[in-house]
Amino acid sequence: MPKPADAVASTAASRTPALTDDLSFLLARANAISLAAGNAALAEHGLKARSYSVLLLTTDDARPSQREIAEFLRLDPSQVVSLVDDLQSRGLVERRTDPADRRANVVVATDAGRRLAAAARETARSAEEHVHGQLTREERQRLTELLRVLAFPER
Amino acid sequence: MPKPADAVASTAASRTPALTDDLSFLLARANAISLAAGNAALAEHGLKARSYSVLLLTTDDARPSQREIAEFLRLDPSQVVSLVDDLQSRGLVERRTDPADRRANVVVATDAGRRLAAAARETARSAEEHVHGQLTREERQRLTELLRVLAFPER
DNA sequence: TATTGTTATACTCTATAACTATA
DNA sequence: TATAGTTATAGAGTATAACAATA
Repeated sequence: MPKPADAVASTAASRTPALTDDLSFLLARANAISLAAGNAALAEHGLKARSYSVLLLTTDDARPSQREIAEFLRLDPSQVVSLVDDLQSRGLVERRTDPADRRANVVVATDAGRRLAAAARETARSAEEHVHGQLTREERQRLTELLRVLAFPER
Repeated sequence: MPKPADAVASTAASRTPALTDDLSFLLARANAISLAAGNAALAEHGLKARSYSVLLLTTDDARPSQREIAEFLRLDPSQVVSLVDDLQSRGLVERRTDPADRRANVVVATDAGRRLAAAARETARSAEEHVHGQLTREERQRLTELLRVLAFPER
């Protein structure tokens, strides 16, 4: 007859590596929590994590094309089409054909887009503060550095 | 007239914190890469990250119910239904009504399920090795600890 | 020929509500 | 009344292929 205490001990100690030790699983679960919190917070601006990211990129001096946005966010170019469609219909961004390559659309934020991006960034920041608040500033910094290696691997 | 060199310098240095410094964004991008690699690797066993995670949990001594699986994987209970349906139809897991609470289904792996889980775990391990290979063993260990805090926050 | 953006389509995933059986 | 599992459904996200304009 199995003893409950032993069963618990074996699950806690002598087991083969479980999901709670699995980097990929922890990445998935942490991301799910972070994404849900971000989407909930950004909703007040009519944004989600995706559209927020696109909007933020369009406020950048780098002036990315749709293709560059797709690569950076790991989205299919066709998904960027509808994200930019939405932001453009709300007057937040504009498409400008790149004079240097007239196939490409450079996407730039309008003044209204920049204002919304700034407000949304504050919202996102305080939502992150809440989600990541269990970590010290140093731990967050370290985590950011480690994740950057995984997110942007050297070729 | 803007000088290109200055523009590049400003994007690299004096800019407001961009997405590459954003923990939530890095989490999302790293997870997307890890998930894509995991799904590709597990395909040879007819599994994806989701079904693999469910199968692995059913090999655990803890004998989780569908509701517990849903909570642990942050899935809706209805999603667990179809994941378990699939695994069960392939003879990899069984549903047993919990004698202590006859509403609940305890999901347990069959022998075939255990064998597949073991093989899939090896596949997953080597896929992870490839994805996370840019980090040293110590860095991976540190990253795992930090992510665990975000993935399982104290209440 | 190859690439950028676009459209269309199918598929998966996610979220929600309602139902049943048990508690 | 509340909970576990199930079913159904609608919406969001993902993946693919084909096309026009441009390189």
